[in-house]
Amino acid sequence: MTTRDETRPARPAGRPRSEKAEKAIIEATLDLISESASISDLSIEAIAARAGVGKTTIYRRWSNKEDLVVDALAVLKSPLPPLAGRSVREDLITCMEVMRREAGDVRGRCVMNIAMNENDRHPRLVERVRQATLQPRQEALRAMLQRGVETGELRADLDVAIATAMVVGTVMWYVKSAGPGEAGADSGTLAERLADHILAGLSDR
Amino acid sequence: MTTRDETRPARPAGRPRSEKAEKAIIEATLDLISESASISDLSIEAIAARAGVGKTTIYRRWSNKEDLVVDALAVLKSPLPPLAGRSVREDLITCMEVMRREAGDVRGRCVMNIAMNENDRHPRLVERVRQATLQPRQEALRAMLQRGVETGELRADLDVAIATAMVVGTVMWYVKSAGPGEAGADSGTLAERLADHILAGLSDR
DNA sequence: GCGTTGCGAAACTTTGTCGTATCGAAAAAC
DNA sequence: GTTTTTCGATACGACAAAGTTTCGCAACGC
Repeated sequence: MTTRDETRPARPAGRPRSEKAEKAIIEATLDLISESASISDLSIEAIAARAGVGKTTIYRRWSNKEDLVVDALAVLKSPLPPLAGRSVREDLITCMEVMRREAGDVRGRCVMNIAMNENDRHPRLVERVRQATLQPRQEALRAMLQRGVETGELRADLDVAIATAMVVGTVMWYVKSAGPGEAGADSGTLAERLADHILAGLSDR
Repeated sequence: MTTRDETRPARPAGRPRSEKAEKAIIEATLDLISESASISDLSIEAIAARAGVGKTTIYRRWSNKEDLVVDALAVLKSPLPPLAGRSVREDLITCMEVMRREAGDVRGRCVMNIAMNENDRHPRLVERVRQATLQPRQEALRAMLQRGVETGELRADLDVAIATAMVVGTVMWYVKSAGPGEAGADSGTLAERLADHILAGLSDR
């Protein structure tokens, strides 16, 4: 037993790994993912260059590209916003505002792109992203709509799956087609206007 | 002047190019595009192998990958269905049924994927796809909704851009999240149910 | 100071793709 | 039959990226 206390981390000998390098690698990875069309288009050398880091430093931490991407995307998990629960309309606007903001963000978009396009080539990666990020949100939205049906705010014969698709699909498509820039111009009221169109429908009744 | 009449096509001497090889190349390209996450992941050698064709035969016809992809995607242009124009609801169901079918098809999906993801890397290609395929449909839908506003079938204060996003986004997201298989099970009435939710909205009024 | 480990840079091998060239065989016109 | 062009197959050089290794230096515990 040495003089050193048995503090559990049992710090290994030698120079410790640079926390700064690790952050830089993750950041560079996220940057380059959002600039790439696919994981294959992402190169470790480009990540190393962007991060100002040697390739050795990357391979010492992650054994391959997919592991690195998984860890990088994990840091994007922004927490779900608390839903006030006062009314479906209010909660819906809250949700849609979050979606609008994330869909307009380069990094938020790349999560969706990966989830939608890389299923064949990187099923494990996509599954982890789906479970960590997409599924909780989808479930929260589903529960919110279900609650609305029970309180009578929403139609009793509502198809929740269709309603979910209406909410998510409308935001995604609007932001995509209008472009993040234009969507940002009137962004303050966009979620509200989208929500009202979805709630009220298109018909003149 | 020879005995041969001066029939204009002026058929060049030598063995004519195989029409069958050309078809096989296009088919193989479409197959592989829908299996790839990006154009970069598409390799000429894989296309040649899949088509049972030498690389020479490809390069003799197209000088690079992008030209080949443009020509391949061009054959996917299915004509817009005629809209009866009797009612907005009927025309909307017609449109959504086409979208549902195309979104459930592997090849139909890849047009959307390219249009959404390859903008940075292949702007000319994306622009051509957009103009040839996406824009006419978007415009037809927009005109249909506008007509509905004028006839009074739709709300006078309708935001046509939002309505368009609702229609397209809902179909895309529903098919994507339900999976083409499940969406195919109840496909007969899906477009109708989606259309009615969109027209009527979610609220209980 | 010494041993150990991480650091960035660079060289290296391997693999995959591009685009070109070459080959013998096949298909057409004449 | 001769000529011309295309066919599929294959080999080639150039290049980019993956992943490994080496190197000299830096940072830590002892």
